[in-house]
Amino acid sequence: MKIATYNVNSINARLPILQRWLAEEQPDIVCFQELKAIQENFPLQAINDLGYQAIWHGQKSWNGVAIISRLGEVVERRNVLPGDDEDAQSRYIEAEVNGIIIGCLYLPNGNPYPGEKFDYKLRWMERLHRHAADLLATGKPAILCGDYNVIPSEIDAYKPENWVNDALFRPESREAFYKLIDQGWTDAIRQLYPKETIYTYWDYFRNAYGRNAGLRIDHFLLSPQLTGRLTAAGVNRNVRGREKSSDHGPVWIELAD
DNA sequence: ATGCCGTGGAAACCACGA
Repeated sequence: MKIATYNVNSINARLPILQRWLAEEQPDIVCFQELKAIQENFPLQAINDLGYQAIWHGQKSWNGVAIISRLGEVVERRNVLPGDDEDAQSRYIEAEVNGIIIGCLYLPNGNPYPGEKFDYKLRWMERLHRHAADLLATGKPAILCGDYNVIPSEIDAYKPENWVNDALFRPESREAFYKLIDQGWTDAIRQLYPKETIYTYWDYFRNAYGRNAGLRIDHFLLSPQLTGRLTAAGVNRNVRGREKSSDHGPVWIELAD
């Protein structure tokens, strides 16, 4: 089973890229972030035509998340992260597919640091931590994947010294990420490639992709039941190099049945 | 080192992203 996550930076602006990539890679399940579309503007027909069912939670202008599948039914479990009734930003959607719980998340960027947005990021991560514990407690295999907006370690940034006061690399953000790892989740890419330089995002500016000046900020966290089933993982970095690409590339994993 | 680009939405610029 192949599962992917892709921050598309507008699902409608990305539709041609998306159709080509889905046809090439044929992932079974995909989590999308940054739909940048209201609920009514999700391109359901185009997704269905490619053989996928979909659930999504749109929002005007920003954010927005979706899960699509060409396997079993996508049963939505929730479309908000618990813990703050005041939070109107569409950044989390969760489904059960083929007996696996899949949480698709778009974690707040948090810049500038310090400030309200950074505080919101940390509160969001605390909520994620609590919810992640609840998922582990279900005893079901679970995946938490998406755009974490966290650079976990120095090897995940092309020039880590440039990011020391950035919300993506602040110690508070990294510690919150490692708190999830300590809970029992496994960073799939690092399980298979502990020391390699692997990026998932390249800035639109300064020929960042051409210089491979990237970041690793899109992650797959696997519950303990799934770590033994992980057979492969990677980034479709060539997709980032195409015309009209997102600034992120698709990240994928393979699980043994 | 830097929103230098890309997108949406409202208004011919601004917010936002990382």
